[in-house]
Amino acid sequence: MSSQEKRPESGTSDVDDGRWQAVAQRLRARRIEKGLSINELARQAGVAKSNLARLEAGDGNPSLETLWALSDALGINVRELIEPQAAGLRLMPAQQEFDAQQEFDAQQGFDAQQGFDARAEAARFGVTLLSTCPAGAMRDLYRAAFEPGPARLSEPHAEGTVEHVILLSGKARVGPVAAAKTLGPGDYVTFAANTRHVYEALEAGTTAIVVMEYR
Amino acid sequence: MSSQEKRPESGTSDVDDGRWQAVAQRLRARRIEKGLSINELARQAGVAKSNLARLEAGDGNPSLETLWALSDALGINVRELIEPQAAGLRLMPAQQEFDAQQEFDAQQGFDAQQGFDARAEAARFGVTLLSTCPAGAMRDLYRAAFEPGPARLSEPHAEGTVEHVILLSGKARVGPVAAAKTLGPGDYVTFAANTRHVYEALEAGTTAIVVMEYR
DNA sequence: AATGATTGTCCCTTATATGGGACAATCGAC
DNA sequence: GTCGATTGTCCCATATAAGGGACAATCATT
Repeated sequence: MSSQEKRPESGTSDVDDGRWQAVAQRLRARRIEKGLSINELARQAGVAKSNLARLEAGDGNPSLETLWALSDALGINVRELIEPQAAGLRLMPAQQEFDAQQEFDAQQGFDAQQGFDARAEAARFGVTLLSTCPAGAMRDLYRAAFEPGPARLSEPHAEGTVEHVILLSGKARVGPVAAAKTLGPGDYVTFAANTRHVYEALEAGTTAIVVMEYR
Repeated sequence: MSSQEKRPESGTSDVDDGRWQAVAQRLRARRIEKGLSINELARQAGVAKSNLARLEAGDGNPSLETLWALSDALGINVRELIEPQAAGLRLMPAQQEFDAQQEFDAQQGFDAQQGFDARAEAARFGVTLLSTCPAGAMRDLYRAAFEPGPARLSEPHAEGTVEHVILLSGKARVGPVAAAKTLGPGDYVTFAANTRHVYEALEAGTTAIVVMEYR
């Protein structure tokens, strides 16, 4: 940092701090989820309580070492702290027409580039990061083939279950009943499966890859 | 950090530093990939070159702010710097041997029947379980698009890294250099990524879903 | 070669993140 | 109610990460 604007710090929680503020929030959230007090987490992580308190207050700029110590103690992955994770419904079209995508990203607190920026340098070889695996999550891979007919309704799964769908061929409506998306070949959607959701083939020979994620 | 062992620092690069050392290496690797000099990257990131040099030397403990600045300047995600998975993500790698699949399955703890047909109730709705997630594993989802040309070779990833590839369109040779497989749309391969592997498009418009699994 | 620009490393100084309490507030147990 | 333990916040001293050059080495260019 040059010298003008450097600290994500206290008082004037300004500009780019949004990022850090979010981290601070997640940090506190995770600690509370685990049912730990500041003192306790600090002790387990081998970090000064004062330090932890300050960080959670959104005032600070932790060292990588501190981040590691904390995330280790929390039993989570560092990236869960410093980067927003997938939640809710997310649709990524096969082609780069991510119109509604951005809007959705914003509302979900996604970093707009998160899903896209991973493409490799070689022009010939484009890679897009669809979704990172939350720490502690299990992800099973399925291939599904379904045909047109009555939509297939799924009852809500356990909290924490997330489904990812990449359509291989055909066309289908997939997603929460209230907000299903229409997919074409190559399209990707992901949604929390804790509400009733639907799988409906709109064409014969519809196939898809489904990643079932649960904790 | 309590008081005994705190700094990933200089001299006695001890214990847990493996983690940090790896970060330092990745940091340098990425910078060089981008064709940037220390001075230049430092300038773009708004970080003191001395600081950057020190960090790359493996001596230091960067603040989150510094990490953000650097990763932003590099056009990558922080996660790519601080976590091994990044290594996988980076070049979109992974290919692997398929023939040795069964052997591999065994050694990976896969159940041979795992690929069995777990078709859903409705006849219309066939579901095949491709792979269950090993306990403690992380799985990230990528979509890759690549075009014909020189094959893309990936260096071996960390032990425990496994790649799963489902071809969406086109045709490609994917797998360990010695035993790459030719895939058509819908085909699925998985292989341990701890050996050199290749990704080679055999048709224009080849796309695939890649699941990067690491521990 | 000699010059000029760039490279990466190392030094010193300053800003600041961390550690170690002190503190008031809260909560239970008795 | 009082007392003890625990909560989260705040303050200060110190360790140290980051900034700002100086330096020799390397690489071009003439």
